This record gives sequence, structure tokens and C-alpha cells, in this order.
Amino acid sequence: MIDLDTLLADLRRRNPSARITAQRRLVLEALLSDIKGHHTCEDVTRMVQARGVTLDQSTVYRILQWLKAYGVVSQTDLGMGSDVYCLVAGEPHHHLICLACGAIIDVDDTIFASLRRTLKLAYRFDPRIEHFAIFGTCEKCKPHDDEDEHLNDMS
Amino acid sequence: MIDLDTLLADLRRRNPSARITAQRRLVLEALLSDIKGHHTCEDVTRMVQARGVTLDQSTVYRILQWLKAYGVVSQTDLGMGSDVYCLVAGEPHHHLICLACGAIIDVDDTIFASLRRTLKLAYRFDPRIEHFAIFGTCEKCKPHDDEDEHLNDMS
DNA sequence: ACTTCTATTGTAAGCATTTGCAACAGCAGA
DNA sequence: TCTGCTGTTGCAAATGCTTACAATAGAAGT
Ligand SMILES: [Mn+2]
Ligand SMILES: [Mn+2]
Ligand SMILES: [Zn+2]
Ligand SMILES: [Zn+2]
Repeated sequence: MIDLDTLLADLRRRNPSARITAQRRLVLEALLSDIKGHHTCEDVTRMVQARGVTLDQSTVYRILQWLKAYGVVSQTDLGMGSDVYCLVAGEPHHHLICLACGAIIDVDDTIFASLRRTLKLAYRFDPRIEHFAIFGTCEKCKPHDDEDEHLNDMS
Repeated sequence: MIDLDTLLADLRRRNPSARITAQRRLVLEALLSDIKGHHTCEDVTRMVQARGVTLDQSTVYRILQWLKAYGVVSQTDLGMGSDVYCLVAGEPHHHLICLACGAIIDVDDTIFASLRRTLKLAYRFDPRIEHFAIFGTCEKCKPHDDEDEHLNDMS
């Protein structure tokens, strides 16, 4: 589907002073090896290091930010300690996350069709809605009228 | 508009084992003193400490999370280093943030009307969309066909 | 008032992520 | 192939936020 060298060439075309380093190549290879996955920075670092290469995690953080700036990866806080990064490819998907039970519901990009249209037409704003997390309460956890309404009391 | 003691009483009603501490009272007073503002945790801590009281910042972080769990405050990453917290009161507002020039455009809650409806009807999910930041490209920064398309290259 | 129970706090340490800086390494040009 | 420029890296330190734990203090009951 997506080819490493095409991706790298495209990134260079868009910024000719950018350099194709071994580290950038390795990070992209790791992401491409699980093209649908949610990857933490630590995941990516470990995937690369598993191949025997040494690579500092701060470098991976920098490379992920760089790829994000070019729209190649998305960064999402799913509420699990560390942010997850995904390759941006094909139809985007998103997640609904229940604050009460932790359930993660996958939703496809059509839920944002109207919001996208409004932002484009009324605000001439081009939003980057590539992999969103929306927090709230799922059906199972819907509070009944006589019940406590707080979610996940952080004591 | 919103009264400190009413708020505290309501929080206790919803969780009778919660305790009304001096620290919680002080944090809420600080937030109520600038009811429309975006406050970082550090802001709140300083506002309280300016009154001569000693209060640890980790306690403020905990109290803000606690208030958020009850829907009393929202927490938002506006891309400025630290998250900002707002009292949830009245009509919500949101922000569009340009990745290219940093412009922050205020938008009102109506942009989410359709998304809210879809989530409620099709997914029976009750979203907490209290103070969102949507990143993207503003009108001024819209990339022309022959131009570089990357945003904010993180060197 | 006093006791008891346990939620909350302060402190210090930990975790996730960013950043300053000097060494390194792409890559364009000679 | 060598040189020079400067973008990138590794390292260590800093920043924003969270958490374990022992001490403190709400508040309910007496
Ligand atoms: Mn984050
Ligand atoms: Mn996902
Ligand atoms: Zn749920
Ligand atoms: Zn702009």
C-alpha cells in the first residue's frame, strides 16, 4: 500500500533541506510493519531496538513529531498514560471512550462529516481530524435518574 | 451565577464520602474568581498561594481531576505546554488552532450539534464535549497548490 | 468534646515528553 | 572523493503531570 522509499522521497520533496537518516528510516519501517496499529513512542523505540540498532527514545519522539507535522502520523491521547501514534493512511477511524467503564468504541470518520463541512464553509478552517478520541459515557453506563452521576472519582 | 457553597454541597450530595477541605474550597474560589478564564494548574496554585496559604501543586492537580470527574471543570490541551482548566458553566465554547501560524479562533458550541446528535442516536454515547481544541490550518495559512504543505516543521 | 474511620494532603519519587547542547552525519558542491 | 554547511542525533537535564506512602484532618457517631 504505502512504500517506505516513496514516503521518504515525498517528505524530501516537501522540504528539500530535510535529511533521510537511518533513524527516520527505521522509525518509518517500524510503523509500516504494523500499518493499522496504535503505537506508543516506547513501542516504536522497542521495535527498532529489537533489530539490534541503538536509537534514543528522544530521537523517536522528535521523529514522530516531525512525521506528524507533515501529516504522515497522527497523535492521540486515548487516556492510557502515553499518547499513541498511527500512520495516516486510508479512511480515518476514531474512538469513543467511556469514562465510567473504560470501554473503547471504534467509530468511522463519517461522524465528523458535518463538523468538517461547517469548519470548511463557515470558518474556512481545514481541520486535522485524523484519529480523535471522544470521552463520555457509553450506553451501559448511562446514569439513571436516581443514581450518582460522577464518573471515575479520582479519590 | 455559580455559588461556591452550592457547588460544594452539590459535590457532597453526589458523593457523601467526599470531604470539603480547605484546599478544595480554595481551588474552587480561585476558579470562580475568573469564571471565564483558561487556567493552568500552575495559575490556580499561584492564585491560591498569593493569598498566603500554602498548597502543594500536586494537590491542585488532584483537585482539578476530581472536579473534572464531576463535570465541574474541563481540561483542554491548547498546544501551549500545559493543559488549561475551565469551569463548566453556561454555553460551552471551543477553539480552532492553526498549526501554521498559531492563531486561536473561538467557536461556539453549535459546530458540534450534529456530532452530538449522531453520537447520541447512533451510538447511544453521551459525549463530554465541553471545551475542545481542533488543530488544523486557518484561512490565511491555506497552502496554495505550488507551495510547501508542511506545518511547523519540528526541525 | 472525644473517638474513630478513612478521605485527603504534603512530600518525594516516578513517568511521559521536551529541550539545550556538543558531536555527528547527510548531502550539495567542488 | 573530499569539504563544508547545517540538519539531526544522543545525552543529560528540565518540564508537566501522576502516584506511593505516611501523616493529617473532615465528619459521623458517641
Ligand atoms: Mn498529551
Ligand atoms: Mn485507533
Ligand atoms: Zn461504559
Ligand atoms: Zn493560520
